Amino acid sequence: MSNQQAPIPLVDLDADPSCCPSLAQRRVPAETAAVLAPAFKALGDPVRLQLMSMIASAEAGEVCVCDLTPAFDLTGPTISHHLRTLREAGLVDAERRGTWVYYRPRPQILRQLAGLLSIDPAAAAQR
Amino acid sequence: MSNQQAPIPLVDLDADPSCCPSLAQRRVPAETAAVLAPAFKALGDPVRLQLMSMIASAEAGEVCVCDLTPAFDLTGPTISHHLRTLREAGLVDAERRGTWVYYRPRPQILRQLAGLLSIDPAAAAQR
DNA sequence: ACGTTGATTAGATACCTGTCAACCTAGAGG
DNA sequence: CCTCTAGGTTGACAGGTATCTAATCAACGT
Repeated sequence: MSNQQAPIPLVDLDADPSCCPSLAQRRVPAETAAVLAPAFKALGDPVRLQLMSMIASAEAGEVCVCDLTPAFDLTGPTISHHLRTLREAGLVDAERRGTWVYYRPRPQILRQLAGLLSIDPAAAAQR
Repeated sequence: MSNQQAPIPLVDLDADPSCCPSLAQRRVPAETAAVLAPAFKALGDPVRLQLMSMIASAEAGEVCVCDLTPAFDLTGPTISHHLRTLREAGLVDAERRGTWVYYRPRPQILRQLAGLLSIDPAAAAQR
């Protein structure tokens, strides 16, 4: 997607599919933190959080940018910038089909992030 | 904690205890995004993600700052700054006891964030 | 009262980020 | 080939942030 020259430095999160003891189970190592923090960072903006939600909750499993842009009081380039941020964080995928560009969520990494945050009730109870 | 004058503008997340359809179930409203994005943002730094993990995974349910600081190659003030960010995002609580200051996680908001990210397997399957 | 140690605050600085206006690119359709 | 439209990229600018040093504050021992 976008320009074909530089292979955008995607966070490689598919490397570790099963994955992820919770944050609260053991201390997350620096390397893991370095990989996952950018994903949280990407969600750390209200606009991007909404964009992510709109993409993830799309009935069709994907959304046209043309449906995203008018939902905000922001210019096209700004939305484009936010979408790029989500892309580079590995949270979404984009595909051009004809005139339009469609965004799709990457459930795997969402699961990974959720797992990191999830607090095992049993483990929590025993304190 | 810290200075007693200004009640630090904490994100009020205790207002909504049950809470939170997933990101992917329905589009998260702007107000929700505005409230939760700062929490994700706070976790969007590798150092803070590790700090959060160290605090949340502490055996005793809390950690002394004196145990956190030496774990990083950063100065005391910098760690203090990151801890303040976590505090202001509502992710942790701090308490001074004698000479030392102890940080404790706020599981409620962690659960809230995890819930937002969690993808209902059933819902995901039906697409 | 004084000095020491742990932690936060203040100020400075270099870098990063959100936003927009202007421009560019890719397809679609003549 | 030309033009129109949907998106993306560039460059600029204001504001935010991560980090440091220096100063301050708080509690403990002497």
